[in-house]
Amino acid sequence: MGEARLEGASQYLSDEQVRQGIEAMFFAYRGFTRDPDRILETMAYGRAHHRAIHFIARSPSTTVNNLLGILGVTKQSLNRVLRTLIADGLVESRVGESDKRERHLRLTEEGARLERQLSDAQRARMQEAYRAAGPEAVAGFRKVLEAMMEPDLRRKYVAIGEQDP
Amino acid sequence: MGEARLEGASQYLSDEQVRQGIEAMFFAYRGFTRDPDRILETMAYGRAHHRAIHFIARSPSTTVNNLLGILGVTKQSLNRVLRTLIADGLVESRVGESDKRERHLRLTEEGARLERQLSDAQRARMQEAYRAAGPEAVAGFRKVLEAMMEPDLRRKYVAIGEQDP
DNA sequence: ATTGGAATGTCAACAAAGCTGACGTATTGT
DNA sequence: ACAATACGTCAGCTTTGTTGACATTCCAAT
Repeated sequence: MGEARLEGASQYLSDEQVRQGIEAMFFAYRGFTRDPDRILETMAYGRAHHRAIHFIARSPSTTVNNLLGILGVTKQSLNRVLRTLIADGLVESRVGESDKRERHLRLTEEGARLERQLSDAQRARMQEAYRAAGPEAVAGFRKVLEAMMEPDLRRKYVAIGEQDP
Repeated sequence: MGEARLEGASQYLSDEQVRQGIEAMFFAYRGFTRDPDRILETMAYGRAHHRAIHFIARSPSTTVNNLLGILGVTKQSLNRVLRTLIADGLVESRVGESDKRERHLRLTEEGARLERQLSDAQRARMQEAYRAAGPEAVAGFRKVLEAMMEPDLRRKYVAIGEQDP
């Protein structure tokens, strides 16, 4: 002990605690992506395809530009993914009605089938972790994660959660 | 048991709740890596270097094989990273004493300096999130993350946390 | 009506970081 | 003596990210 710069830090802010949190994030993220990754690697898809599929499912009729803001990649990178998904008939791209420059994206039936398969796998692990940790832990989990986001992404996160229910 | 998932599914296990948890993980992980990423991109290093540096700092004198198990990558992939770190004088590799096949890794002073810079940045965000969410939330956060890990990684995670204090 | 800028798409080239497979060397354990 | 282990390395491939340049289409403002 005796770390001068941590003087005001109560116990839960100790260096060691924070370090363990960092490592927990690292290890947990691996578990988090593992099940969908395993499904995807049997096809010609990767995690980038999963992310696109997830957020198209979540916000049907979203535009490419909106998706770019959520995923935080370049349009070239997203376009490569979308191109294969469209070519394979999993995603449909429609020209916007009010603004015809925009492309509105939605899953086809086949795309929705894959989305369900992926999210079922990911949800199962999430639910098991939630069950094991208990409801209060889950509330805390969400609270810390939300505080960890960049402000602009936090806004998007909240907006997505509020839209369709 | 008789409590099928419909029965046992109290509010916090609802589909929507779980989906929001998935998205929270995705957005939060971006925040989690952002600060170190920004530091690293000014040098010729990436996230893979950061991970190696982190766990070498955390478990000084760890072997290559041990590091492989923690990071979950191939030795070729890790070797590429270690080679540059050793060449740049950030990491030191010593032949093992009892078993001379092993290489024991530790940070040089310069490596430790970079490690501190990176972890200070990452810790600052973590601490801020912890402070904003409160101690009970932090406990729940850790609990859920731990439950989300693969069992073998959870064992390693626990072992790392127990070693040096 | 023309023009400037925004949204989208595409081509090309490149980098980081993962992977497999094969091979070599030193060391250790049986 | 021989098999297994730990490590390093070469070669080649994949995914997913990056810039930069350029065309198209369309909206909106002059």
